[in-house]
Amino acid sequence: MMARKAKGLGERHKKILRFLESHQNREGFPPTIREIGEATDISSTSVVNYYLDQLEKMGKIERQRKISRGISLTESSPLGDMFKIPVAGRIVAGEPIPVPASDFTYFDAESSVDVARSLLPSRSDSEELFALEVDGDSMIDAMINDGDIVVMKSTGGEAKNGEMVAVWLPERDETTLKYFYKENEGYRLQPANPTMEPIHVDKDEPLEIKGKVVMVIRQIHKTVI
Amino acid sequence: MMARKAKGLGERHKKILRFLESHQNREGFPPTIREIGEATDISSTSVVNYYLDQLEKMGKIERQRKISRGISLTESSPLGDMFKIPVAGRIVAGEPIPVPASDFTYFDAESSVDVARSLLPSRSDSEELFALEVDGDSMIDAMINDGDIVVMKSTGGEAKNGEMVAVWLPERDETTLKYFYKENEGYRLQPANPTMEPIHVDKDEPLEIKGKVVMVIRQIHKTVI
DNA sequence: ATAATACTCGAACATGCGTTCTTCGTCAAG
DNA sequence: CTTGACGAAGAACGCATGTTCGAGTATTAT
Repeated sequence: MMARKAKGLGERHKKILRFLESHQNREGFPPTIREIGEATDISSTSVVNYYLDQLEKMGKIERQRKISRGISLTESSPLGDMFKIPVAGRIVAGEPIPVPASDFTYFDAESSVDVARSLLPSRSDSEELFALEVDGDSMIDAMINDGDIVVMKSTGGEAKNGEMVAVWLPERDETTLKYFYKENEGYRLQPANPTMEPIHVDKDEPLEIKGKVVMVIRQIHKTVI
Repeated sequence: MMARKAKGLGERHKKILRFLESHQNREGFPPTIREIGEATDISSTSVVNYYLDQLEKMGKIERQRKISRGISLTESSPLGDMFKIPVAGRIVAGEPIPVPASDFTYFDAESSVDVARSLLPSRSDSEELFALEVDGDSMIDAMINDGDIVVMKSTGGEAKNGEMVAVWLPERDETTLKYFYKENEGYRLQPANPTMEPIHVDKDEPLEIKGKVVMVIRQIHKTVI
């Protein structure tokens, strides 16, 4: 007989993991079994305990028995005040932007970057954050280099004036990072570098806003020039 | 009558803070009052409680009363695998570079940035790291913007070829961030932006290398253009 | 159908852990 | 000397929280 759900993580497992993470971020310490139950609509502490045991066997969490709140996330652990932000892919001038399938915060073996919560906008939720590695020099007008890591927050296709956004222009086959302004006849996409000219996009031209840029990280190694 | 110890943090306060941090790092959750007492050679829970109350009043920690292990470090906490890097000041094109007086304990009220250890060079020691906030557009040739945060590692005035360094040129009253190359007749300081020309510095001209740039962080807010 | 397994519940139990109270010693000011 | 603030201890108290158990309901295999 096979397990009914051969899959590793059921809905409740995920829900619990999500809650563990958010509670740790919000409060600075892990929740109790009862708090987990309340947050995940499980009415019995023994059921929560049941799932925690499974998660521990799967290696997702570590438990210190007999200890209050003795639960800690392992690998995918945004310990303390850190976000582990998945790097969804590379961003290239001539190609569409890779965006992570929503709600894949967990168990993706892909690479990620750790960013302190204190550096991100206060209301950030790890669900909506992802990162892209810049490929090529084409973003140089946004003061962004080859190899830089751009941290983005998905906004559901919306953007407010003055925000730096990642835009995909299907008709031009162009990806770009610009400050966004809505104007009478369409949109103005303004480069960060003041000496460069803005792009004007007509009202009718399709324009996909893939996210709002919240941070750029550049790690500097040696270079050969 | 003055308080016997007008200073904010006594030895026990520091010891407790240190333990809070290490326990969080080691176990993934905060310790109990009794555990704190044991680790800091305080034999009574009420005494620990006494100090925790003080630390809370000082804003060093947050407590959730009545909650087991409801203690979390606030700002001054390199929680998890994070470095808390002091921001030594601002870096301006026409002024010398502020370098932190060596030996900070981390309980000083100055501003700092949190950076994940995973993003920094592996052999980094928190002692030799500091950060500067860029003032003005003068570093634009290094792809560095006004407001960016530059994380530096002090190298004792040395630099290897190909490293990006912060340099102070006393004779020109100039601070700049460039890739460093030693050449026959002196030094070549190469801008990160390939379209810009390098600076050549003669062997005899004084040149102070204040540190090696290991990372640049740009937080993006809205901008008015 | 029967048995076996996975999942769920609620409640009792035991203890972990924060709180509070009393007591005591030290030091500086009046 | 007395007073009062500060630092320290230890014990008792009681709620918070992990554990365990008995029982019930699906779902699947035999």
